[in-house]
Amino acid sequence: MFLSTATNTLDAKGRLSVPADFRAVVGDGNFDGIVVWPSFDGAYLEGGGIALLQDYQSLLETMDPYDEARIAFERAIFAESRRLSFDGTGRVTLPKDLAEYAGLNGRATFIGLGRRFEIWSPEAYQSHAETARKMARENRHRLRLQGRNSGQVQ
Amino acid sequence: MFLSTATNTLDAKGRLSVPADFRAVVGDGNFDGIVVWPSFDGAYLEGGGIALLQDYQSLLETMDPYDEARIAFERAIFAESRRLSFDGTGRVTLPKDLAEYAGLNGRATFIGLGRRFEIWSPEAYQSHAETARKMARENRHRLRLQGRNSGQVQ
DNA sequence: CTGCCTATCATGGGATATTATGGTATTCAA
DNA sequence: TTGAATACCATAATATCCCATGATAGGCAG
Repeated sequence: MFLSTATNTLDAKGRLSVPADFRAVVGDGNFDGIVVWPSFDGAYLEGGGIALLQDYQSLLETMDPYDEARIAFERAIFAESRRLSFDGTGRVTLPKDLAEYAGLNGRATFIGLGRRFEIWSPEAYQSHAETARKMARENRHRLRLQGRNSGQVQ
Repeated sequence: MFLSTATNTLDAKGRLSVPADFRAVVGDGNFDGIVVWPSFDGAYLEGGGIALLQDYQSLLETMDPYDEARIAFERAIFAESRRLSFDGTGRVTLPKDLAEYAGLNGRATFIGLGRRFEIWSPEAYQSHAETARKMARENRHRLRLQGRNSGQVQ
């Protein structure tokens, strides 16, 4: 499970250390690395272990093969995503176009979101986080845990 | 799993480098190369490892032998597909008729789509990808992973 | 509780291997 | 013999590996 936030440096060669606790999550025995793609929702990257993409794949396979949305998803996700393998010290080299897409400039912050994570430019994330907090505050009544002992927030 | 997008040059002899990470996927020990056929859905090529065609074959074998769709698929895929083997440096030579079919002119972009891939003329793909991206964004609510920790894209 | 030791982590630099691509030679068949 | 297809070689750019360093955190002993 990807948790917490960390910002690391993106060096001149495009190398970026993946936080150690993220690395512990992704091993599938076969491929030692992460998969990253540009979010189709904003100027940041999304990523996860290879298992995440396999989940998406099996999800897509339940859709009609000629469903236009399915084809669009295949193109938007598989075509855009890159397999980035760790070097000996747990770094990946982030392709230049992805770094540009997210506006990364020397630094990148990883945001753990459970099953997947996001990579933002620190500044962009800063302002984004503020509006997210605001929205969370405004919607806090919707955050009630289901089931027994609903220890809802506030 | 075929991932990401790469555009390589198609030289005067019809030689085309297959992206290295695509090559890593297709090995079946026996035949070292890819299988390519013209898509019956547009002016581009589809392809995959030999294993993909075997999957299609077993899928078709579950259909009625006289099912018109089965016959059509057999004609459209098996009859039209070519086995292209790698040379020493990982290129295939793309038959001229296939290059023409896809409107390839000096450059060709490989698009990884999980179990298979496509080969497009870069310009043609450009505009096509934009609409796919737009559609994916509009339908993103349908892409929700089931089960605990649903790491949906949003 | 405090200071030291050690393991792990993030990061930098240089050496090495791969990749994509162009060109040349060789084979094979017409 | 000639053309086309195939195999072979060369090279520049790039990605990968490998080692070294400083920082940090945790464990252990006094």
